[in-house]
Amino acid sequence: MTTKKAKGESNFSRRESEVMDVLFQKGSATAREVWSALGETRTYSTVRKLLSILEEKGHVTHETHGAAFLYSPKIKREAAASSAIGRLVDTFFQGSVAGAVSSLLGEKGHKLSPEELDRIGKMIEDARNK
Amino acid sequence: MTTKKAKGESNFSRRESEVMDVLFQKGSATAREVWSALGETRTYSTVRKLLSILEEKGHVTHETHGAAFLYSPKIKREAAASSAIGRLVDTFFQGSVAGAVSSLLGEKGHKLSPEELDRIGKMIEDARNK
DNA sequence: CACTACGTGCGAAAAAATTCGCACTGATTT
DNA sequence: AAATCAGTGCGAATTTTTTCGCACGTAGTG
Repeated sequence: MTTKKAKGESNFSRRESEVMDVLFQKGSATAREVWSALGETRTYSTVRKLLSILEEKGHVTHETHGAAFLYSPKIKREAAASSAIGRLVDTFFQGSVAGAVSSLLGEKGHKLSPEELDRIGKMIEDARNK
Repeated sequence: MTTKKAKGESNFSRRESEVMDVLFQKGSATAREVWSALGETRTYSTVRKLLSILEEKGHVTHETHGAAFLYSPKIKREAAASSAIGRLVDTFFQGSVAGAVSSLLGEKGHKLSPEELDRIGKMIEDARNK
């Protein structure tokens, strides 16, 4: 089983994912914050529109925080993450987790602190004795 | 440094990445094969158009194979993969490879064969003594 | 109060991405 | 040769995305 699109896949358009990224990273943010985070390369108005569309589509919620709206992603970061990473592993590594890890280590390997390596090593251990 | 879009990022549109996925998985394929792989949910004509657009944009090449065109991705699978995985790690795990690996193990952990775990473990070792 | 600074909503223009149909070509089959 | 099948190229209609501008509302300040 290597390919499956079925599920309730998110499926964001270009700009949409840009703002979702910001939201995932910040946890939540006002329209203006998202706008800045995006490099103010578009209009503030544009960003607001995106946000409201995203909300309309059910990917985001807002709550009034003071005067402005504070937006936050509706799906949990983890859900989105594992869904995304799973899909990626499928399409690029034929479902092989090892392959993905290998690429991960190769890419940023030199940046990995010993601590991180330890943590990962421990995770492997845990997975093994289960 | 957690966010960076700069580079020569691929940036595919929805349908475009669908056909790229097929190409990455199969290595190369004719228009008709891509069409089937896509579930024939659109018209064969549509798929061909996508392919030619992709080629025009430089993401794909074709060589005449018998009567039909045999398309294949121009960027190496690895390049595309590590770029994609890197971006994913940045946006969902704040650049933490360990976090990504954790998610990976959690997701498909139960499916991992001891062999795969060993392979991964070995990779960690190698990365450590470097 | 008048003015300024920020926020939201909404409609719609502009640009991109998607989807097809139609014309033509080269084999193959009858 | 005529009919048929499988491919390609290309123009263009449709849909979606993206981007803004304009109208309006609220709070703070001189």
